[in-house]
Amino acid sequence: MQAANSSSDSSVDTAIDLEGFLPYRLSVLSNMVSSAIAGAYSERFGLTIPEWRIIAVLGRFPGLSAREVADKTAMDKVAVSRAVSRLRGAQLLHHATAPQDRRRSILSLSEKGRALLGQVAPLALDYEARLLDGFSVADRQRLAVALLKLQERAREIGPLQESQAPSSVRTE
Amino acid sequence: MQAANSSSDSSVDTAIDLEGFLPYRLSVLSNMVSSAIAGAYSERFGLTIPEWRIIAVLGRFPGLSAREVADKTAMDKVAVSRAVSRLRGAQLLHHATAPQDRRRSILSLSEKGRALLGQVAPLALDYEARLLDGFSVADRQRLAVALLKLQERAREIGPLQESQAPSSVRTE
DNA sequence: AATAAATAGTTGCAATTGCAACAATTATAG
DNA sequence: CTATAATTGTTGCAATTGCAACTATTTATT
Repeated sequence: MQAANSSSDSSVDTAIDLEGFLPYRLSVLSNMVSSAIAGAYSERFGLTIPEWRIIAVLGRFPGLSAREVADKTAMDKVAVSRAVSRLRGAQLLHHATAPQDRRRSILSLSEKGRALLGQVAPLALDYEARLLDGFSVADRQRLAVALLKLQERAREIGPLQESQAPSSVRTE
Repeated sequence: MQAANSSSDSSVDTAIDLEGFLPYRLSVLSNMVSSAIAGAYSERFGLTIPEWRIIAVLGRFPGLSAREVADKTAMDKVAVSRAVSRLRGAQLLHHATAPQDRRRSILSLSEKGRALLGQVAPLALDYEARLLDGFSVADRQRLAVALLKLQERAREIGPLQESQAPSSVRTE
């Protein structure tokens, strides 16, 4: 059919086994886990995952600023801002302005927020435990190490270096 | 990191170590990897991740219907429908109606689509290789097994309803 | 001190996504 | 055969998100 087929013979020399492709595996698994958890949280407590994350991190590190929360939770600062605003509206956390730097906020759980955390945390930990059911202690350790290592590698590699794009694409 | 100054909190013995919480680790890692890849694809080829996935799976399994693509890629059928529409617009894939069941579509890469796959696939595989750099063969094997096992567990646990589901949960 | 640069957080707007309703077609029941 | 149910794919609408511009405050430069 095709004349002068420059690089490849038929269709499948470049085929990717999507099922075995690590980024794909991670994405599928993460989406399954996240949506399972998100469903339970929203159904039972009216919480989104960003909201839940903020509650969790403030339960452990009270007094963080929005920026620090964003750093610790790996969330966008806009997402933090909006989730904090909702949580304040629901009176789940307190918000103050740092006296020595009035740009910064000081966030901490309210009594109500701590009570909610007390309900949500066991659920979360139970889900994790069920996920890991069947994993030995050594397996869990290896998994944790591997995930951290991958994260470190991903951080190093970063935005996937841009060479000069061959501009073979539609601009726009 | 630094030691938590947890001594003063009165009622939070339920604090979660977000950093060690598996669903959180998975989400952070998956987001890092996905956005790195998405950035490169969109920059170089004008592809979104859903579009790239469809191309990848059709490269390997030509002739699938939209439904089958959705199943294989773990994407929502709406996302598939829209991505297919864009890809058709860019003439990257062919679309036909199945003769024996005119509801079904028959999707396959166009010549242009195969050429694009030929460019994208090495990039994707290279990124994966760099991610896994430093992992022994045995480590990779263990990681793959662990991720599949987790996915299987997540599928079994499902939408996280009550902890113990009464014997018959199926609503079919 | 005055101006410029940097940082924290918010808001507007556009693009993406998810859910549900829908039309078209095929399968099943009576 | 007809009516009903189920399945495939698309579309409309609302909610979410991401990016950039913006305000307010602090730090750095001259």
